[in-house]
Amino acid sequence: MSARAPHGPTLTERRKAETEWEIARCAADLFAEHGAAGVTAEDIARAAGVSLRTFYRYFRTKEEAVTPLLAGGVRRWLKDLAAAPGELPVTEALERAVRRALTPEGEAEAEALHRTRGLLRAVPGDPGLRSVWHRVHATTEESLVPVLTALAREDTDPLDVRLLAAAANSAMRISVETWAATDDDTTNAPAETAVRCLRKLTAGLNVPRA
Amino acid sequence: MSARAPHGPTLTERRKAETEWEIARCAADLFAEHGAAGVTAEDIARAAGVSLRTFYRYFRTKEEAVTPLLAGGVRRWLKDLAAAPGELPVTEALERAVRRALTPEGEAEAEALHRTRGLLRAVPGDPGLRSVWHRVHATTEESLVPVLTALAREDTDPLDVRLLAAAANSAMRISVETWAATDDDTTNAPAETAVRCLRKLTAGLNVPRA
DNA sequence: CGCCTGGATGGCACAACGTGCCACGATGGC
DNA sequence: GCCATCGTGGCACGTTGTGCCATCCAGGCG
Repeated sequence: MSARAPHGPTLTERRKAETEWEIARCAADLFAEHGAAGVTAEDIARAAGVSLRTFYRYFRTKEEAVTPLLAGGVRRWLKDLAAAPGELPVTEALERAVRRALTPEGEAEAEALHRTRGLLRAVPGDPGLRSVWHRVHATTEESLVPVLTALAREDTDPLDVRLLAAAANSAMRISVETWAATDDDTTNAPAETAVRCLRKLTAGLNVPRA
Repeated sequence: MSARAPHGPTLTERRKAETEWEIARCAADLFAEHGAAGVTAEDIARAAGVSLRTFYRYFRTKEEAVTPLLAGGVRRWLKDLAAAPGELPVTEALERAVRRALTPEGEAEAEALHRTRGLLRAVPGDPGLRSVWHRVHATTEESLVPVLTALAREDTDPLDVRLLAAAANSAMRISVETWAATDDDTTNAPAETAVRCLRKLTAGLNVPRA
């Protein structure tokens, strides 16, 4: 389990990450095609080349199998936000992080974004998928709170921080949803829309500099 | 199925509503005590005096059994909002509706509110309950959109309406959550907090009069 | 009053979900 | 090469949720 500096993660760890990603990929494709209700956990497991038992070791429910897809951008978002320079106003830091999180860099991320879009289009009609989608956003909002608290001035009202987290989360969610609903394949990632939504929702909040 | 004016709903219909409420009541109590994972659907059915099969005719999942509790206030909220006089600014109508929805009138509602609070205290630690809680809010936000659209001026940007719905929903959710988390039993319903949150989140939105 | 239709309920069987348990095999340190 | 560790697969089991059919009761009609 030792993390050796030169080689990075262990072979086993790399395999685990690989397997997790493979399951998520298969699940997303199957869900997008047949809906979550039309796919059994065993279908996903078979498609990913693992046993049913192993599938449930990676994910607690079959719907949860797609969270790596949905939460991929979120991870980057939080990481960027946490690394924001302290002298930046919180809202400014949020805007930049949002912009970066929604702009795919590299081939893998662009493909992930494309796959996620296909999945999102199946969400509105599928109760199971809606549940995951909302759960991802709920956990995102919770993760946002400590990060924003660290970024804000110490005497900021905790309630204001929660509201800010909710505002940022809603801006992200709504802009991504509208983006996924459009048929226009040439549309850029919904970064600009998200920033506009964010500004409108945070206009009344006073969360001063770090 | 005929709805006779004098007697109101049919005997059968009244019984159905009664049964549904009874199941919800039992489910809420059991969940609050043992957590959703520690209660089987059969437990709820037995406590409510119905068969397992009947239980699943009323609710699609065992967690969903508590939605009548959680969505009770929401129904009033939407009804009040839809009945708002047209000359009122949308934000003002929202504030009044929020205030009224969070102020219990009558014994039954006060008791429902109390029971809901007990349930909400079990939510943070229980994945299943969190899922219902978020689902209720998601559907609330969706129901909010057409109502707000009707209230707003016709040329209002649909995106602004969605943001307003999200803002109102978040204000409601966060204030209720903080209220449920406090130990102070003398605290009034979180109406004032909700109105303050609402004002802060909607300050940047321009959704003009009806 | 007796018949009869519709709808709510209960019982049963069944596919799928999700978990505990144990055995096997590969990784990685000694 | 030995061994502890951990990921994996297989099996059994309780629970979830649904389809199907029999039963019972409310309420309309002759």
